[in-house]
Amino acid sequence: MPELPEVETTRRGIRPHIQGKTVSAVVIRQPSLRWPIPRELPQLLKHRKLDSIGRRGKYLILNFSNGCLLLHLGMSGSLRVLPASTPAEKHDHFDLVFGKQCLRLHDPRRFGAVLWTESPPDRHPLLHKLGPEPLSDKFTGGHLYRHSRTRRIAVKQFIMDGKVVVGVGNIYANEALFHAGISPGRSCASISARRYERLADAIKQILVTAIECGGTTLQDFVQADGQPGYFSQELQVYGRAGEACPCCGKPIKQKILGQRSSYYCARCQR
DNA sequence: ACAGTAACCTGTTTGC
DNA sequence: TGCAAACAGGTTACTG
Repeated sequence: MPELPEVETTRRGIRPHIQGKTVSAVVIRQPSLRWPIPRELPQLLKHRKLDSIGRRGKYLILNFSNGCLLLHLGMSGSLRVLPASTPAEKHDHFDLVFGKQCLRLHDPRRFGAVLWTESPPDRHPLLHKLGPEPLSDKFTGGHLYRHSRTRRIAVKQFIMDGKVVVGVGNIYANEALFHAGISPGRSCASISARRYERLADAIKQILVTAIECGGTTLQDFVQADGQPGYFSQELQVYGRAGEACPCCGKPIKQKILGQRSSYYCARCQR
């Protein structure tokens, strides 16, 4: 479910309700996610104040005085702020309770993660090798161009590689390539610096717009208040195999690249 | 260092 | 209608 816009939407949705609040309890119902939820979290977090909530790529970083809680939503995770008395439903694996409210993690496929680190989060092994934030000044067409010269993979797989740039998942990779007029299967090393400028701009614009729309809701993504995201309506090619290209009318094609569905217009994208 | 694949898990959709 | 296969927003670990 969640790519960078959905994670950022979640961060903005939960922050006003829980930042500055003190943890009164931690509930672990199902510890077996992508990695086990640390059993000692309740002792570590009880009576600790949540100082701030950051984000790195698709990780949410909850900062406490004694360490950081790292949350990843995987493929199907969502976070909501609810009255602490709300009965837990199936797949509600983890709660951070703040008095009468709680932050609840729901994740049917359990590819998400709840991790604890006492070092600066950027030094955590999972965050350490990540590429630049796509909405930062460090992410440019030049960055994509330089890092692609020695690689032999398709450009779509290249921009979905977290070591190249974080936060671009399957939906937004397809959309950005359509906007930039680049065919997803083209070798990343064969693309000019000028076209990478256009691609970097497209990625930034797509992500910013998606965040403004509250993310993309395909099946069940909800914002922290339970509202769906509206970017689904803006999708030009993702999930639209066989439909007319919004630009030229030719049917949108679908093919698999690196085990993921890719959607593109063979006329508009070269 | 890089590329390709399997793996983690459940729910929904598709096809026979 | 029923059942099995295919597929789904992510990412790591392993193999060659």
